[in-house]
Amino acid sequence: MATGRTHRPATRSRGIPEATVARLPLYLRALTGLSERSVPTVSSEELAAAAGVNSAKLRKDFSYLGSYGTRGVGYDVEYLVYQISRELGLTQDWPVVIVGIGNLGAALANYGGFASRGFRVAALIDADPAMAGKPVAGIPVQHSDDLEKIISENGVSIGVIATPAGAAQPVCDRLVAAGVTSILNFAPTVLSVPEGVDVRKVDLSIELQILAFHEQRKAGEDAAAAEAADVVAPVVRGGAAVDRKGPDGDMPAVMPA
Amino acid sequence: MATGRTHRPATRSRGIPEATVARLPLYLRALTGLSERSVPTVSSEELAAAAGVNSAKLRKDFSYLGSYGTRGVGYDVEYLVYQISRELGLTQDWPVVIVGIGNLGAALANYGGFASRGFRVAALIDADPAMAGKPVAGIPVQHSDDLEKIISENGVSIGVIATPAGAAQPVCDRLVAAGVTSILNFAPTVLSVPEGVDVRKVDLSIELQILAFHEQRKAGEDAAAAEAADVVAPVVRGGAAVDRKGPDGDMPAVMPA
DNA sequence: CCATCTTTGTGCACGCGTTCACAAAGACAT
DNA sequence: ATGTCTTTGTGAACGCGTGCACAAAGATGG
Repeated sequence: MATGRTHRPATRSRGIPEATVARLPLYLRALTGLSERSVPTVSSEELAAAAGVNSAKLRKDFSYLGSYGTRGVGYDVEYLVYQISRELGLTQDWPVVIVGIGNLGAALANYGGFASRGFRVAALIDADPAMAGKPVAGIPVQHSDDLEKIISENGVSIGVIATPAGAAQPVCDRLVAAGVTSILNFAPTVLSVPEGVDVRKVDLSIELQILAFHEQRKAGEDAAAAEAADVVAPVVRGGAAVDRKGPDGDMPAVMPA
Repeated sequence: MATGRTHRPATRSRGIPEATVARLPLYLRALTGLSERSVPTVSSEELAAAAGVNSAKLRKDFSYLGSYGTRGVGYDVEYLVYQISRELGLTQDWPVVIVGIGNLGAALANYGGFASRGFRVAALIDADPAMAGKPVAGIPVQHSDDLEKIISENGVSIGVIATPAGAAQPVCDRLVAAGVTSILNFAPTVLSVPEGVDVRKVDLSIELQILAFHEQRKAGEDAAAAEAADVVAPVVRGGAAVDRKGPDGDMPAVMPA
């Protein structure tokens, strides 16, 4: 994951564990799919498989929200969609600003996943005067001079930072000072924020490095194994993927997004 | 943190805890910054501040790699950069393919962070014949018919999926069958892969939903607090950020860059 | 060579998160 | 009504990750 994680240390908000909160969107997505196919109810086992998690974990997660299931039957899909949406705060409108309209910022502005769940791109902001007025994804880019005004006029509380690393902290400071209390940071920098402000980071480079670590580890093991079996058979790299195995085998390396 | 994390459950690879592996890139980035400023040594306290973590945690993390510090002095910056790079497998070249050259895929191709650390974009692949041959970020897009050939000819073991959700699983299957064993997935889907293949996911929508949850919670608390203090003072939204304080309450998450 | 001071490396305790396993609850058929 | 069968909800045990606090190690100065 994208780095996901990193933020509120261990403060369990309103009794719901942070780990559970992080999985709710996953369940919601799976449920939405079922809803579109008009499936009326679903068991914890089925839903868990669709979300790529353990069924016991799913049941415990839901138990934090309340008892929304019916024993012997399962969960009502529509009802659960509503409950989770409400719990996540998706029943209300969240205006979002994106700061830094470069390659990534523009891609984010165009990303459909934003609008799909109550998030509305209220404004695009960039420091380059040449960008001002130019429409990206149908929204005119505004100059960062007006950042404070844009935030307050639109009642924005969530900001997305897609600037170069050097500009991220200053931008973050201005966002926070203007009233933003949640930040999604794509810049490869550690942001410093006052208490009460949530920051989540997404760092492609870090994700790749983590993959590289495991990749190297696998290669090392392969080499060792190959060396041992060298006399017998040549090294086989990239064997075909046959035994498609559930995301949960023991542990799933699966992921949603 | 985007999403960061979610993947290998609890398998500690080669004795190094997964949580530690996830922080190594953070340390590496901080150290690179120090290196560029020609700082010779750094204490765990300083480096921890720069990486936004607890100093005890940092020391414990490094202890898994070996004893690379000098008591009374700290850590040698250059030496540590090398050790971490080696541990992460960044001393070798990692050819990467990006599948799905839409808005996001193109942004990723243009992203400088890729090349910066041993990752090389070996090829861009898209299913749209109209894209074939068109250069993106200086690299000609190739058609997905040639996916298997491209993977094997370039010895690619890491793939990035930036396709629409519906295409992700089929693409994933082909990548894995062709020899890819690590996947970074940007598509909003749970991928099913055979054992031995690592998948990390980055999902903007999920990150935003998690932020929305906390945002809603904060709003609720504010409302309650405001209600209580209502007679005394009006609600103040977005007070200025004065006491720059680490996100951790206890320890400062400071940052350079 | 000894004393002092700084900083690492780690033993230990604590808490969150995961998983198992089962009792309770309800649906459904007879 | 009663019994059976399915599936939830959760008590309890376990393991990983975190942070404290300190002893050991080494540098530095006299």
